[in-house]
Amino acid sequence: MPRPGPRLRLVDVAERAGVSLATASRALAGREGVSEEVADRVRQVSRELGYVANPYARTLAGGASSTVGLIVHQIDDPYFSEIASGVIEVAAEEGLLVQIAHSGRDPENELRQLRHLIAQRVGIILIAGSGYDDQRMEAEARAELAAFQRAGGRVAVIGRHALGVDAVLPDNEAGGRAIGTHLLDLGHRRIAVAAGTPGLTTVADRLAGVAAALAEHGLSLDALPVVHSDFTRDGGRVAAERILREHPESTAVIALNDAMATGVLSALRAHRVRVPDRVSVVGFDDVSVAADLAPSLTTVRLPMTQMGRMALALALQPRATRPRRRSTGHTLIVRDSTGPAPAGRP
Amino acid sequence: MPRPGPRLRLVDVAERAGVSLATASRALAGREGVSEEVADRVRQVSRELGYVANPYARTLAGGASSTVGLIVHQIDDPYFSEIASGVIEVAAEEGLLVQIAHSGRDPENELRQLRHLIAQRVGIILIAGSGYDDQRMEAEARAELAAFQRAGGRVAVIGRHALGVDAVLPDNEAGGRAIGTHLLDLGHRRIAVAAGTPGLTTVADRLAGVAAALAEHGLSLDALPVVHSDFTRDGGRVAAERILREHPESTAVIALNDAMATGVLSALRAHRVRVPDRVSVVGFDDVSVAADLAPSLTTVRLPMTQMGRMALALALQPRATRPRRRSTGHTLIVRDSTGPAPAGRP
DNA sequence: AGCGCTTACGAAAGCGCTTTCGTAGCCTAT
DNA sequence: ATAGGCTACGAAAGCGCTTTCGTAAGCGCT
Repeated sequence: MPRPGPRLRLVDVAERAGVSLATASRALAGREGVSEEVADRVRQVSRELGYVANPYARTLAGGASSTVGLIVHQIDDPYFSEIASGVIEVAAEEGLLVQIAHSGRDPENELRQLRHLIAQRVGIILIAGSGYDDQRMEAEARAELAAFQRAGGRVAVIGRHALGVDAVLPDNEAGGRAIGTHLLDLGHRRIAVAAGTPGLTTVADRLAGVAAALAEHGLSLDALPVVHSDFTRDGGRVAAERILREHPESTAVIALNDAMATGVLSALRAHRVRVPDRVSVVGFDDVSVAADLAPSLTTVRLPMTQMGRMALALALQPRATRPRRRSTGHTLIVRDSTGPAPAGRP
Repeated sequence: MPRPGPRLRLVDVAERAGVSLATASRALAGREGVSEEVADRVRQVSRELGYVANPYARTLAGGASSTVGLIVHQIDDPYFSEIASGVIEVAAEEGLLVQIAHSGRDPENELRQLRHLIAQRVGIILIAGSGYDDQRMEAEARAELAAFQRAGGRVAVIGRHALGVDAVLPDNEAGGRAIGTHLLDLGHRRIAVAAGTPGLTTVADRLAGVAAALAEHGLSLDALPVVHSDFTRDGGRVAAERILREHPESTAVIALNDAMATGVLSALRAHRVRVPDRVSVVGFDDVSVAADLAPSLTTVRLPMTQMGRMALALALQPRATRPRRRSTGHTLIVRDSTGPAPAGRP
């Protein structure tokens, strides 16, 4: 293996290959205007010497920035760390670097991070996580991204964002519908929803799916209590407490993600409410611990790692005339946290 | 492909402030040789215009690279995503960018990622996750890092690595001892260990702690069956299966991290072994789901997010003459997965 | 007044690369 | 033979910044 020398520059490679700097650059970039023979020689020398281009010089000189900026709500949320994992895998295959920024589920901060990434001249921007129901912010973000794309940058998002860019769309509505149908089939008629922050499109879409399932079964949506809280484990606890207090007749709780479902289970356990005998609980996402909760969680599986891969793959393709969309598919995973609605009255 | 757009440059700021490029640069970098008055004016103008320096130009010109390379085993492992979260927080405060690379728990690959980060000219390298018991790899890594530091780079690691750099040391041995003592105090005498890959220093250290606790109680270490497997949930399942088969008399299983503990609980549940009545289980790390497993997991808490913060903080300080070391502390968290040893044992 | 010393600033030299532009050298068409 | 068009390559101009070096101005000292 070649020793990656201390300060090997392209001139060194060029000199060794007996060509000019310009030719060496062209040869390594695989550009036109170099004979096959010379190009081969340059590549050969470059490999022997273990040359790696200085990305700062390369980018400054107007070449491609080979780094991918990834914005997530919070990296220690399993949903996002699995997505990140997929992105990192593809990036490694492509020789790209991944920079991760936190938005903390705050539209304002997300915009700030976005601007920061653009200012840092990354080549590709990936936004994971839900869109926001925030006109102003979305408009500003859209403007930034448009300018970024005009300058040659590539963008892809995961989730429904009104940003006019390529998108990987999690099967949120269909998944919500699958969950609703599952519970209805089990005989549940008193269903409460532990929903995340109202402003998130993910929350809205999943909720719409649940509502659609109820409507299909001729149930009134007024009978569907929706409790909004943080889209986290603690938010789930809070929501569950409120559901127990305000809607004690519920026989099932739909948490709109697994983090919340975890909190719901925790709260129910604290109140000695048996799951699923007394109350069924479902989540959404199928993060890896869902199978290990007590009881194991019925949920909708989204292919998070795959979603990360898809998003970067989209961004790596040349831009299309219209934004592309890729759906993810979903799978209902029935485990132990759901069961038939209890007979008679609780 | 992507080209930097029509962006604000430092000359623009300088012009607007009525000073030269050099002075503007010095003012913004907070260097000597600029009067307070002029410096203030430059900063003021810079802020007004929303100027953000081009990091590529800055780094190329010889300034420090403002990106942090973070090597983790796997980002979707909660242990690492919590560490990453801490690193990202501090980085955001300092205006740094974080690049994440996967090592996949493979020494060879870790070395490759390390070289890649160095070649990419990051300014700071953070290696999270266990060291390896691999002389050759450690020697090569140490050489690379030494050269990197000689060139002005900064390095810090989390965990015990024989790399001669600043380190954040998780309280692995003391934590192992705490766990061992806890079980011994509960009357357990037949304890089995579900350990991760033998080559990891983390595994060795935690195990040593457990062994020390046993020794303090006058127990022979021969009586401590150690089953090695992957340092993951699935590894935990495998290890538990083997323990049930080969050491059925065990009344407690120590998993050397929470991921394995999760697998152990899962396997025990599948075999209808009651926890903690028949077998107690403990983990290590206290990842956020530990409290939500069934039963909730007794474990040793390590301040992962804090560890990430500490590592970057160390790297941000100027290099000391000798590598610094920071211990993390630990807390035994007793939950429902441990209880008194069943009566009537040999 | 003359000398040195410090201070505050500007001019200009790179950092390592990509890209434009210019030019030999060769090939084909007249 | 000459003109015109390619092709393969080199020289050199930046990209936006930091830093070195030079200098004018201000200071205290003899």
